[in-house]
Amino acid sequence: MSSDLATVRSFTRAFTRRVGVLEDRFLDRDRSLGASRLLWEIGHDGAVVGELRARLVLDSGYLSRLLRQLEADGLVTTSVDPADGRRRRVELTAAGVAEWAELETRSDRVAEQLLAPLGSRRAAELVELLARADRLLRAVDLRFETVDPADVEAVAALEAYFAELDERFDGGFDPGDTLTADAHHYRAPEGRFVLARVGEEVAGCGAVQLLDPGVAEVKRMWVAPGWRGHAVGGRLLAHLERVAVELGASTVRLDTNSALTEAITMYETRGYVDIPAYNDNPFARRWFEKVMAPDPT
Amino acid sequence: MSSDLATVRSFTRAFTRRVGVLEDRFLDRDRSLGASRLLWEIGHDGAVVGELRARLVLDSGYLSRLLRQLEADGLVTTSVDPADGRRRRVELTAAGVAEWAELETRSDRVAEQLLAPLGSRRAAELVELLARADRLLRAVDLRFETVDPADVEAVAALEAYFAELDERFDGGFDPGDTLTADAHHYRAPEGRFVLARVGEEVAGCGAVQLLDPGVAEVKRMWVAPGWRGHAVGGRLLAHLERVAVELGASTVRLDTNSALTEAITMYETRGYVDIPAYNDNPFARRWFEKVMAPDPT
DNA sequence: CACGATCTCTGACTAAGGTCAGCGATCGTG
DNA sequence: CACGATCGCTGACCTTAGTCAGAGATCGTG
Repeated sequence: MSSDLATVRSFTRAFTRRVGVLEDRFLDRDRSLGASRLLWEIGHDGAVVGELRARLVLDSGYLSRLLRQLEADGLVTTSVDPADGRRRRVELTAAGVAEWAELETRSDRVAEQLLAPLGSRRAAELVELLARADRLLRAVDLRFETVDPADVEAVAALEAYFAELDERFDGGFDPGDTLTADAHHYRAPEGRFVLARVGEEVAGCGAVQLLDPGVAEVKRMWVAPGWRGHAVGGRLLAHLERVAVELGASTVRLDTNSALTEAITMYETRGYVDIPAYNDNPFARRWFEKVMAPDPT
Repeated sequence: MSSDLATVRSFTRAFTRRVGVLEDRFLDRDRSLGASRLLWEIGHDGAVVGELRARLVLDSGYLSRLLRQLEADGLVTTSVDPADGRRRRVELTAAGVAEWAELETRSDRVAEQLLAPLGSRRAAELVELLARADRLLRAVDLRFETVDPADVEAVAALEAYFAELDERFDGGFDPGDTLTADAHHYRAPEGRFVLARVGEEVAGCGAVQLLDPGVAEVKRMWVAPGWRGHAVGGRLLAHLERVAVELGASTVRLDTNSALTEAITMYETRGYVDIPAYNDNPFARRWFEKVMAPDPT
């Protein structure tokens, strides 16, 4: 345990020192680091001042001064937000876009220089390690968002889910027109559709549908391949159960195909028990049920 | 390739942001961060001001002011270096030692808090990833140090080497009194003993011995188990070849047991060719030779 | 259209981090 | 023992990052 801490500390020191030196060398423009960060955050699409303040957690006066500085350097222009005269929009000028691109390539070069002294084989290994560590760290910030099942990202997630079922089921899986036909079940008031997100990325999805008063069904639960092994499934299921309870359910059911062995294991460890078929889903082989603890509220 | 850079950048952002927040929360004492870092660097053994300046890359005036601050807080005492009246030594007071320990536990807590939200299984995985990444990053700073073969660390390395041979050779390996008896071969003027270091850690060792004018032998080459797979062996061999050339050799020989397959592969890829036995080492099965390119100097 | 809330900006101020020139004591060497 | 080099210290100065209190314009609501 204490050697674990030593490992983390050793890595932190080695890594931040190296990255720190590189960043000082490469990101050092004529302006302050704060101004550069702000410029980067404004980005190609521009932004509203208040939004920037929230994202960067800056004092309103300080932010204003940084903007004046960027404006004086001809990198941004500000204008009153047409939708609300109190707000102001900031946009990059042509010079600002060029500077943004410069910061971008410099950030890339920092990463490049970190890998450079390792040689290609060891660099590739480090990248793999960091990719995995990155997911472990970022998965902590998993959050759930209720969206309409016809939402672009929801549809994309469902299509990925169906494609995977088709690949894994004996005899394949044909969704037919369920994608659009079932959508209304996953809308308020009788249901919900949830996206699991890490940052902007979609890490999974799932739906809840009220079958009878007090009985809800969890459906369409899927974790994106890259996010498996990061406890996303368990947290997603727990969230869907909370949604079910909010919809008034005290019992949650779900069905599954026997090909989805990891899913079955998860259901069992999370308190689901086998029950007889409660529907005639031709792809289902197992049916599960869990009685929820009464809502503490 | 560009996705490699994106991976590194994503990890850097996720990691430094998280560690940064934790460090702000935990390392924030009543004094400035710079003063805390200085206190930590002084350590239990104290230090000379000039050395601290070099280690922390601080301006002499700035460092002096930080020391005055620590002194005013009763954490350090300064005194003239008895060896050189221009220099000054800094030592921690009892209160300074206590504060140092406090910083140490706080650093541990930062590492702890980084792992905490992951849960034990994923935390263990992250630690393993970081341990490997740490070695990859730190191995870049591999350096070589010529030491006396009777040096404590040299002897420790040789004992580890012999123990490993004993384990790997059919019928074992008995060093007898070679450890002390052969030592003089690895001392100037006829030889050298080299330690490979990463930070303070010993990552390997090796020796060079002049057999005849123009012919040197590489012996006792060993890479510490934890540092295998980090290109230490190749760089160590290259260094020993440079040492051989410095000793006036144009041909480098070495012998090896057939049990050391990785070593044999390395010798072959680095230009060593099989030759007939040039000695009667009872443990040797293969003898190699490499003709060095003439020294460019 | 009055009024409180919201949004951005300006001015005044602070702490941390850091640079630079020069001073005085000490050291090593001729 | 004179002289230049070295070492640490002080004073003066600077930038960055950030806080806080209002001012002025605009918005939403009654």
